[in-house]
Amino acid sequence: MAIPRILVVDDDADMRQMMTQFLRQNGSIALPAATEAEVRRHLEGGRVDLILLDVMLGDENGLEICNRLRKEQDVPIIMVSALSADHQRMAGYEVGADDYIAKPFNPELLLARAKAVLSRARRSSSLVHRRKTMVFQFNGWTYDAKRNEVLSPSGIQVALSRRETALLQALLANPHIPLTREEIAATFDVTGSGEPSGEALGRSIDVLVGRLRTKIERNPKDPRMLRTERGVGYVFAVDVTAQDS
Amino acid sequence: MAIPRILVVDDDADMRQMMTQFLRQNGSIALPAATEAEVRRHLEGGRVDLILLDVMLGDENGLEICNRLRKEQDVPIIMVSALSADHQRMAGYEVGADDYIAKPFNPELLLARAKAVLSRARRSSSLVHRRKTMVFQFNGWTYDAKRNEVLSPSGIQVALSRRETALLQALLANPHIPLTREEIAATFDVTGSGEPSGEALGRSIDVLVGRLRTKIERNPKDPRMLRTERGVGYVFAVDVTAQDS
DNA sequence: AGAGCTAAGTAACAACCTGTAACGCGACGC
DNA sequence: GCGTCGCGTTACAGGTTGTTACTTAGCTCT
Repeated sequence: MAIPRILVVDDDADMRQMMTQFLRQNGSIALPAATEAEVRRHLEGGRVDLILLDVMLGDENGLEICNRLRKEQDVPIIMVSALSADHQRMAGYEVGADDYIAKPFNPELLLARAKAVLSRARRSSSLVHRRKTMVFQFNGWTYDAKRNEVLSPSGIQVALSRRETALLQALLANPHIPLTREEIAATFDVTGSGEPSGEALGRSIDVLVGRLRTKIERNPKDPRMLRTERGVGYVFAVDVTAQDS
Repeated sequence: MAIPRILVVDDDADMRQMMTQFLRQNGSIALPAATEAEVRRHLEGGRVDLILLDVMLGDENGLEICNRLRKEQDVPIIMVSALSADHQRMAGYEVGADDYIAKPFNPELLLARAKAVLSRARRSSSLVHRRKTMVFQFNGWTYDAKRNEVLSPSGIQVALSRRETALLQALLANPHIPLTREEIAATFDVTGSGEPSGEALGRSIDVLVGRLRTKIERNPKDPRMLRTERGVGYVFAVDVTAQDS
């Protein structure tokens, strides 16, 4: 993870300002937000490594937002609140928060906790977020992660090989985010001895992308979903919705 | 994860007693320990899902222990301490703790934090622990996870296929713990369309085990490391040491 | 706008991996 | 001791995957 991108969610403009400024001074990219809609826009629009979420957000409820986000994505969330009673903290953990900090807080402590959560997240899943939900919809297609099935818009079942499945998963987990060939290869975490590396790695991924395109693109010559980012890698350039079970 | 196994590390017998009792009443397996040596014995001897680690342990230092453990394994650790000042808490996060709780603490809060940490751990790596370190030694053999190489005791290099590598990783991560065929298959997380299931799954793993045995057992007919647990699955019946880089 | 260069698409090929089935052996229970 | 069930082993075939070579497309510089 290069520079952590942190979403600061608070309805109080002063507090937002203070926190974003502090985080930026400490080498993070801080993205301010005040509503759930804004949060979702950031999540769709690009990588987010950590969310600092205030509990009381005007007419919205931070706990409920946390609960909803947790069901959809695996982004680390730290709850921030003026409510420091034990049962309040427990409510935070209950909805799946990774940590809970009481206001007013020591900025250094916030930084330490954020680092702890970030390093834990990195430990588990490299730098790409893995959606934990099971069914993905994109452009009329359906990918059922549990049954490892892809259904075309017309309902035809398409079989994918292991490698193709891994590639599709990496892409679905990071829509609209260009991934380098190295990043894609890093998600193929069950590697074997005959693993390509260096120059050969790129070519093998190129071929893999081509094969996947022939299977899930209507017109492989003019790919709509699996777009190539020249000099960078590949992007999944389509919105993806994910559902449970 | 069926029932969480929690290691309670405190040099004060009363405190240990209280915590283990409380955890057991709440459906955990609580394992008491007072020294680093005892902790390591538990870690070698079986699965441990969470460590509650006191900061002041007589003549040992909980922070240093945490720091050392972190470099070797990926077990979640919650620091427990009477020192609640901010800089003390930060020291806890600094050494890689997942959370920090000040004594005296509300038992319910402890439970809530433990659950949070446990669920996060489960999210990332199913039910088997993945060592994050890179070189494994067992019975004279060496497995270099980074280079995906196995070296025999006599220094001969053995090539493993993807599937064999995945199997070996699952086994190395859980020495002395019998794994069912389903558990082993669950670690093969990059699956494809032609994935075996049900009856066929078992047979394919049997064959895989056999193949791995011919590669890393001196006498495949009388396996010393990759033992079969009749009616259950397979065990890696040899001590494994893991080192960084 | 065109030439040149670099990056990516495509097709073919061969090696390898991997699941399946069949058969035989050994362990456990009665 | 015998039957049965689980496991070991082998062989085989199909699929997958990396590699190479060649072609096509995109960017840059003049």
